[in-house]
Amino acid sequence: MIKCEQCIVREFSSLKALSKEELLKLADCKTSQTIKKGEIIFEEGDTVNGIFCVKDGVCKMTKLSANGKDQIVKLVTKGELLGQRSMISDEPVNLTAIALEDMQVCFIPKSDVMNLFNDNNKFSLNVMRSVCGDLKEADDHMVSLAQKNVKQRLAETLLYLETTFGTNSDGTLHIQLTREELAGMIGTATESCIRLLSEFNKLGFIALNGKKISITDKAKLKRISE
Amino acid sequence: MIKCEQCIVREFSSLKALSKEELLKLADCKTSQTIKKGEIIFEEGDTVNGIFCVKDGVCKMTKLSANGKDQIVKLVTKGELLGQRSMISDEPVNLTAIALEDMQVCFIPKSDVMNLFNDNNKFSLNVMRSVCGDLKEADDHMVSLAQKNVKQRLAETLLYLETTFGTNSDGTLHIQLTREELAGMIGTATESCIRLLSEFNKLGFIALNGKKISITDKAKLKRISE
DNA sequence: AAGAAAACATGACATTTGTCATATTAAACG
DNA sequence: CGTTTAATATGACAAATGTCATGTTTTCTT
Repeated sequence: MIKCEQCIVREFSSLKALSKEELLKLADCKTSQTIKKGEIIFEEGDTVNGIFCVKDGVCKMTKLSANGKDQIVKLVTKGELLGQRSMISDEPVNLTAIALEDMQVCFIPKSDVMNLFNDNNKFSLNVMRSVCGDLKEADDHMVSLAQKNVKQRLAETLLYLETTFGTNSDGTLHIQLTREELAGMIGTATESCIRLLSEFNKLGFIALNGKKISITDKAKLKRISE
Repeated sequence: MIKCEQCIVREFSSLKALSKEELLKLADCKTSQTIKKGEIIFEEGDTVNGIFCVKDGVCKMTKLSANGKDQIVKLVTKGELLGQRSMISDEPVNLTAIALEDMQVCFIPKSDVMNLFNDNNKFSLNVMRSVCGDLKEADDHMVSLAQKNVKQRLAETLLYLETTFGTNSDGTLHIQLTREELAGMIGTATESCIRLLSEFNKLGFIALNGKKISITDKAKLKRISE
């Protein structure tokens, strides 16, 4: 079991504020686990009692809507903490987390995180900042959902996926979503999403190769998204 | 100038964690101001350098979208703090705050709030909780915008306005929004909003009397909203 | 490798929603 | 108190989007 001290991703999360001693203590109380693609980390309504530190991989945070469709609220990738909101609010989680690829995560029990809150102001400020960042993103996403049409949102989302998760050596988006998941991100019907992807493909903005998508005209996509 | 100690609304915000001494100190550094209906408290992009404590009145938090329409992200009422996210993230505000009715607010400079963060763990936990609450609401709102149609969102919003801001003695909604603002909340065109209000009116779910709206069949509205 | 299941794709059509035009009504203001 | 302006309302139509049906391709399983 790797020590937290030596874990690289900690540098990218609120945990970077921890001292050597705090990291050593943390290493003792954390538990590591591997999560396979498609597996559920936690489900809406679960009581989690701690946070997950994502060491590797990406997961989707979804919420089931009244009409039975899963809305993807957010994607979480390595270096981020999972379940902060629920732990701080002392409530069950309001979102379901499902791995989009194989993941490595560490679980840190609530009591240990809360102790850090009390002892280390910089850490608690970091967590605050992280939640505030999520809130800002949520606001932006909200406006986009409310004011942009589906075509604009799809263009925006494709650009987001490229800049956030990067591309493979062949230029295709590194993160692989099904059309249904992509539709769940932009808030539309799967068929509409597929149709617009075909349209973008015909127009030369993107290239489709089976499930793989590559962006071939970023400028045009950006213009559409605005 | 009223002392913070005697201010009732403090009981409803994160400030309730403050001790008598802290409140006395706060009273010295805060400044009170009256804001008239329609006035701007701060605008997207402003550097605010502190938070506002809303003593009375309601304001809308809006964001200008690319198509020129104002999306109402949130309504803020007495007892809530304004500008927390921006202060914590150390960024310009991402939303514009405009008074929907005459307001009484107190401004607390950033440095004083940050001192409280360091000295009073309960206070900082309260602020964290408050931001987390905002985040949860934003998530819910997002799903609603993405998955519900305009009719459902209108029904939902009318119910929200009644439960959150209450009714006058004649049963009309206490908070008065223009049709344009209501449209800006649910993310639709003003005309669509007006049309659906007329429809709800004809169906007997609500009653329209000029600008005043009253809900006459809460159960049916609720059924529509789901 | 064969069969089953899931994902992708597309057509046809209905429904929802936005836009533009134009009244009508209510509010603001000198 | 009349006049101007903003807000509300409604019709007509176009555009966007959802739904259902159906076929094809890919992926998974054995």
